[in-house]
Amino acid sequence: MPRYWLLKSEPAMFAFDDLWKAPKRTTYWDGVRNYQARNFMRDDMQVGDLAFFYHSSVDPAGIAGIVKIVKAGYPDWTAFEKGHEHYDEKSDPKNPTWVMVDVQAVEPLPEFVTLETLRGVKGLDGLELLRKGSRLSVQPVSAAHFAIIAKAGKAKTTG
DNA sequence: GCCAACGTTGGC
DNA sequence: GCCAACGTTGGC
Repeated sequence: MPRYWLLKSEPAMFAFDDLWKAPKRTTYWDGVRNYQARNFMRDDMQVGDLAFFYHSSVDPAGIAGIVKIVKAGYPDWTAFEKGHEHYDEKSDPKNPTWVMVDVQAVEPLPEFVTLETLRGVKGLDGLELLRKGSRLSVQPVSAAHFAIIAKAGKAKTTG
Protein backbone atom coordinates (compact mmCIF):
# COMPACT_ATOMS: atom_id res chain seq x y z
CA MET A 1 0.00 0.00 0.00
CA PRO A 2 1.35 3.40 -0.89
CA ARG A 3 1.66 6.02 1.78
CA TYR A 4 0.57 9.58 1.32
CA TRP A 5 2.39 12.82 1.93
CA LEU A 6 2.32 16.55 1.60
CA LEU A 7 5.34 18.42 0.26
CA LYS A 8 5.67 22.17 0.63
CA SER A 9 7.34 24.41 -1.91
CA GLU A 10 7.38 28.13 -2.40
CA PRO A 11 6.07 28.61 -5.93
CA ALA A 12 8.34 31.63 -6.38
CA MET A 13 11.17 29.12 -6.12
CA PHE A 14 9.57 26.05 -7.64
CA ALA A 15 5.88 25.68 -8.46
CA PHE A 16 3.86 22.67 -9.49
CA ASP A 17 3.75 24.13 -12.96
CA ASP A 18 7.55 24.09 -13.08
CA LEU A 19 7.50 20.40 -12.29
CA TRP A 20 4.86 19.83 -14.93
CA LYS A 21 7.15 21.39 -17.53
CA ALA A 22 10.29 19.61 -16.33
CA PRO A 23 11.80 16.74 -18.33
CA LYS A 24 9.77 13.61 -17.57
CA ARG A 25 7.82 15.84 -15.19
CA THR A 26 10.38 14.75 -12.65
CA THR A 27 12.78 16.47 -10.28
CA TYR A 28 14.79 15.88 -7.13
CA TRP A 29 13.28 17.24 -3.92
CA ASP A 30 16.29 18.94 -2.37
CA GLY A 31 16.84 21.41 0.39
CA VAL A 32 14.95 19.77 3.24
CA ARG A 33 16.93 20.87 6.29
CA ASN A 34 14.72 19.72 9.11
CA TYR A 35 15.34 16.44 10.89
CA GLN A 36 11.75 15.37 11.28
CA ALA A 37 11.06 16.03 7.62
CA ARG A 38 14.33 14.31 6.71
CA ASN A 39 13.37 11.24 8.71
CA PHE A 40 10.08 10.90 6.88
CA MET A 41 11.89 11.00 3.55
CA ARG A 42 14.68 8.71 4.66
CA ASP A 43 12.71 6.12 6.60
CA ASP A 44 9.16 6.03 5.33
CA MET A 45 8.87 7.39 1.81
CA GLN A 46 8.79 4.70 -0.83
CA VAL A 47 8.59 4.53 -4.59
CA GLY A 48 4.94 4.66 -5.56
CA ASP A 49 3.86 6.82 -2.66
CA LEU A 50 1.72 9.81 -3.60
CA ALA A 51 2.03 13.34 -2.29
CA PHE A 52 0.26 16.65 -2.54
CA PHE A 53 2.33 19.51 -3.93
CA TYR A 54 1.59 22.40 -1.59
CA HIS A 55 2.31 26.03 -2.42
CA SER A 56 3.48 27.89 0.68
CA SER A 57 4.33 31.53 1.35
CA VAL A 58 2.01 32.67 -1.40
CA ASP A 59 -1.46 34.14 -1.53
CA PRO A 60 -3.41 31.99 -1.44
CA ALA A 61 -1.46 29.06 -0.09
CA GLY A 62 -2.81 25.68 -1.06
CA ILE A 63 -2.51 22.40 -2.92
CA ALA A 64 -1.79 22.60 -6.62
CA GLY A 65 -1.34 19.01 -7.66
CA ILE A 66 -0.38 15.43 -7.00
CA VAL A 67 3.09 13.94 -7.38
CA LYS A 68 4.47 10.45 -7.11
CA ILE A 69 7.65 9.36 -5.40
CA VAL A 70 9.76 7.80 -8.15
CA LYS A 71 13.04 7.42 -6.26
CA ALA A 72 13.36 6.73 -2.55
CA GLY A 73 15.63 8.61 -0.17
CA TYR A 74 19.25 9.18 -1.20
CA PRO A 75 21.88 11.73 -0.16
CA ASP A 76 21.00 15.35 -0.85
CA TRP A 77 24.14 16.29 -2.78
CA THR A 78 23.23 19.98 -2.81
CA ALA A 79 24.44 20.02 0.81
CA PHE A 80 27.97 19.25 -0.45
CA GLU A 81 28.18 21.99 -3.07
CA LYS A 82 29.93 25.04 -1.72
CA GLY A 83 28.09 28.11 -2.82
CA HIS A 84 24.89 26.20 -3.40
CA GLU A 85 21.83 27.70 -1.80
CA HIS A 86 21.37 24.55 0.24
CA TYR A 87 25.03 24.00 1.10
CA ASP A 88 25.61 22.62 4.59
CA GLU A 89 29.24 22.39 5.64
CA LYS A 90 28.31 19.99 8.41
CA SER A 91 26.97 17.35 6.06
CA ASP A 92 29.76 14.88 5.38
CA PRO A 93 29.58 13.16 1.96
CA LYS A 94 30.75 9.98 3.67
CA ASN A 95 27.91 10.21 6.14
CA PRO A 96 25.33 12.56 4.64
CA THR A 97 23.03 14.43 6.97
CA TRP A 98 20.34 15.25 4.46
CA VAL A 99 18.20 13.23 2.13
CA MET A 100 16.31 13.88 -1.08
CA VAL A 101 13.80 11.89 -3.11
CA ASP A 102 12.74 12.17 -6.73
CA VAL A 103 9.17 13.14 -7.51
CA GLN A 104 7.15 13.05 -10.71
CA ALA A 105 4.05 15.12 -11.37
CA VAL A 106 0.96 12.95 -11.69
CA GLU A 107 -1.75 15.53 -12.26
CA PRO A 108 -2.70 19.05 -11.33
CA LEU A 109 -5.78 19.34 -9.16
CA PRO A 110 -8.55 20.68 -11.41
CA GLU A 111 -9.25 23.11 -8.62
CA PHE A 112 -6.50 24.62 -6.49
CA VAL A 113 -7.43 23.76 -2.90
CA THR A 114 -6.59 26.70 -0.69
CA LEU A 115 -5.64 26.43 2.94
CA GLU A 116 -8.78 28.35 3.76
CA THR A 117 -10.85 25.80 1.89
CA LEU A 118 -9.14 22.97 3.73
CA ARG A 119 -10.05 24.50 7.06
CA GLY A 120 -13.69 24.22 6.06
CA VAL A 121 -13.56 20.65 4.78
CA LYS A 122 -15.05 18.09 7.11
CA GLY A 123 -13.17 14.94 8.06
CA LEU A 124 -9.70 16.48 8.17
CA ASP A 125 -9.28 16.43 11.95
CA GLY A 126 -5.68 15.64 12.78
CA LEU A 127 -4.25 16.76 9.45
CA GLU A 128 -0.76 18.03 10.23
CA LEU A 129 -1.09 20.98 7.87
CA LEU A 130 -4.03 22.32 9.87
CA ARG A 131 -2.36 21.96 13.24
CA LYS A 132 -1.65 25.30 14.85
CA GLY A 133 1.99 26.19 14.47
CA SER A 134 2.66 23.43 11.97
CA ARG A 135 5.54 24.18 9.65
CA LEU A 136 6.85 20.80 8.66
CA SER A 137 7.76 20.87 4.98
CA VAL A 138 7.31 17.11 4.59
CA GLN A 139 4.25 15.69 6.29
CA PRO A 140 2.43 12.38 6.31
CA VAL A 141 -1.20 12.39 5.20
CA SER A 142 -3.55 9.52 5.99
CA ALA A 143 -5.19 7.65 3.11
CA ALA A 144 -8.57 8.89 4.25
CA HIS A 145 -7.43 12.51 4.39
CA PHE A 146 -5.74 12.17 1.03
CA ALA A 147 -8.97 10.96 -0.57
CA ILE A 148 -11.02 13.74 1.01
CA ILE A 149 -8.62 16.43 -0.15
CA ALA A 150 -8.30 14.98 -3.66
CA LYS A 151 -12.08 15.01 -3.91
CA ALA A 152 -12.16 18.64 -2.80
CA GLY A 153 -9.82 19.44 -5.68
CA LYS A 154 -11.99 17.94 -8.36
CA ALA A 155 -13.64 20.39 -10.70
CA LYS A 156 -17.16 21.25 -9.78
CA THR A 157 -19.62 19.73 -12.19
CA THR A 158 -23.16 20.73 -12.83
CA GLY A 159 -26.12 18.44 -12.75
C1' DG B 1 20.78 18.69 30.40
C1' DC B 2 18.65 23.23 30.87
C1' DC B 3 17.12 27.13 28.69
C1' DA B 4 17.75 31.91 26.71
C1' DA B 5 18.87 33.77 22.48
C1' DC B 6 18.53 33.52 17.89
C1' DG B 7 17.04 32.21 13.17
C1' DT B 8 13.45 30.43 10.19
C1' DT B 9 8.86 29.31 8.57
C1' DG B 10 4.84 30.72 6.77
C1' DG B 11 0.08 32.58 7.43
C1' DC B 12 -1.94 36.82 7.63
C1' DG C 1 6.02 43.68 6.97
C1' DC C 2 4.53 41.54 11.24
C1' DC C 3 4.90 38.10 14.40
C1' DA C 4 3.57 33.44 16.56
C1' DA C 5 5.41 29.15 16.64
C1' DC C 6 8.98 26.28 16.59
C1' DG C 7 13.81 24.29 15.81
C1' DT C 8 18.66 24.95 16.71
C1' DT C 9 22.64 26.69 19.06
C1' DG C 10 25.64 27.47 22.66
C1' DG C 11 26.82 29.05 27.41
C1' DC C 12 26.72 27.25 31.71
